Amino acid sequence: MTSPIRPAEVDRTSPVPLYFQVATRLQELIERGEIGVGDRIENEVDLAERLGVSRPTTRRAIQYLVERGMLVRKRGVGTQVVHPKVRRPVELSSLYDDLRTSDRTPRTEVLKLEVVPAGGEVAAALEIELGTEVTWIERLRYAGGEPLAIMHNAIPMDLIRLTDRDLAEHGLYELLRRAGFVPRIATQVIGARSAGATEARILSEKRGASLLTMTRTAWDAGGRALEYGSHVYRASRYSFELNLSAG
Amino acid sequence: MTSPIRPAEVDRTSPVPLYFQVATRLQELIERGEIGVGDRIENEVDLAERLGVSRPTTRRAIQYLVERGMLVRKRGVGTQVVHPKVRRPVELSSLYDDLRTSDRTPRTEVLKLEVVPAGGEVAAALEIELGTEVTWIERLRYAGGEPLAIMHNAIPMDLIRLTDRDLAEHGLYELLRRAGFVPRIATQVIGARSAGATEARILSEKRGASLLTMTRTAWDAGGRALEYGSHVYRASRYSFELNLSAG
DNA sequence: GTCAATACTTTGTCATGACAAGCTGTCGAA
DNA sequence: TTCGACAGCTTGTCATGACAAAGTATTGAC
Repeated sequence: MTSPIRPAEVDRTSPVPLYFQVATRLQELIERGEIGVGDRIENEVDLAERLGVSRPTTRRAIQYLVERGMLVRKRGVGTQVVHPKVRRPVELSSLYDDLRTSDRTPRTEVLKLEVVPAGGEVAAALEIELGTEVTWIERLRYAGGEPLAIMHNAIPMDLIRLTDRDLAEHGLYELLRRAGFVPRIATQVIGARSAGATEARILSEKRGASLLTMTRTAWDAGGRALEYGSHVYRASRYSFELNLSAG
Repeated sequence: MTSPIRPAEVDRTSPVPLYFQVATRLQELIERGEIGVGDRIENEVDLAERLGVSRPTTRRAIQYLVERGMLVRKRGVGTQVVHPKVRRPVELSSLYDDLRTSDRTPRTEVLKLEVVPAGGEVAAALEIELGTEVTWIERLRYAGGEPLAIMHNAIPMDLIRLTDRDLAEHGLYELLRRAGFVPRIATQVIGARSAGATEARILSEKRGASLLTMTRTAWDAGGRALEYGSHVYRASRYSFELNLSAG
């Protein structure tokens, strides 16, 4: 019934925290199906004793997986494996990353890259003074040889110096991260509207076709605004997929 | 510099866990602006001593707020308040709840409520055999006197017995919860398309107008599929707002 | 046979103590 | 003046021990 972790699998000489070793091992067992959906895992106390670690440590390991949506605890009952289809919460990733991890060979064409004074919308989103100079980017994103999205971004001037080539070859988030600015939190709004004539032409759609719109502002851990984006996607070729979990 | 919690504010006779009392109080101070953005909060050890609780307890309180994106910890430095605009991760709530909490007095018209055999899409989403009977619901949701969305839902027959009146007066999630089925995880896909003639008429839109589409499957903690929904929203009146945070 | 009280299992909360690890500022040597 | 070593501060990890609370199974009375 149980496929327990063996005591030999925790290594006290490793710099990796014990709770994380236990959590990782548990996760493997679950993902590999050795502990099936709905199965109860060994209780905290026994597991701790058997592995020779303290209960808080096993508890923390389990907690880690609970937060990632793999396990569910019930007091008086035990800890169960939940449906494997549903894993982690929504991720903070860019379209480029999304496409790359899913095989659809992205290509980027930089339509515009310039420094302009921030307009009202951009200034409000990035929380800077109206007219402050920002880097303004317009890109056309292809996937599988077809145009997929028109992307507009504004980035505070002092963060990073971008070139056409960087942008053509890397995702914006990747570039930001590389420069030491790690997006941690973001708000985004997803809506829809009809394509205007220019948009339609660029995206190879008919005029009036439905477009998905997404605007996003991203901040780093310190609350510094990193990026404002306003993008439109061909609804015929793209949709947003979200995994939610409620505490 | 700090606006600390006073010891009198933790109540050991309360059934509310100490760590939660501390977390709630801290959250209040932050939301009220008494601890500003970027400020460091009192360190764990001092805070624990001053409040007369243990360090693990204060630690857990802080951890709680870190997970909700209000605080950021740095070893060797301290714990800082992050941008207050960005709050919790996406919530698992229904449109009805969303509207009600934001003043826009929802009204629901039940267009259809019947038991039908599950078609391919529904069966796949709910993970049941093709042809298994499910409760099928079609509703028209109004907000502020205007039609806003057409909602289709399929629910496994054995979960709950629904009436027109229930549905007109309560959100579906509310009804599910009341029957003891708590949605915990969900996957949803957001897209867009143009309105057909019938949809346009029902929603008071022109034919070809952009509609936001959202399909969702929700599961309870045990991995049991509770609901499949396929909804269309007037893009001119509605958009999805998400708050993301990355670990 | 049915139902309520009880015992048991399992997770939830909390305290105390200890040491490690990462960051920052200070102080001294070159 | 500059830079490295060091000390001190703060969070990170871990152990041990104890009791509470919730859910499940058993037992016993009727």
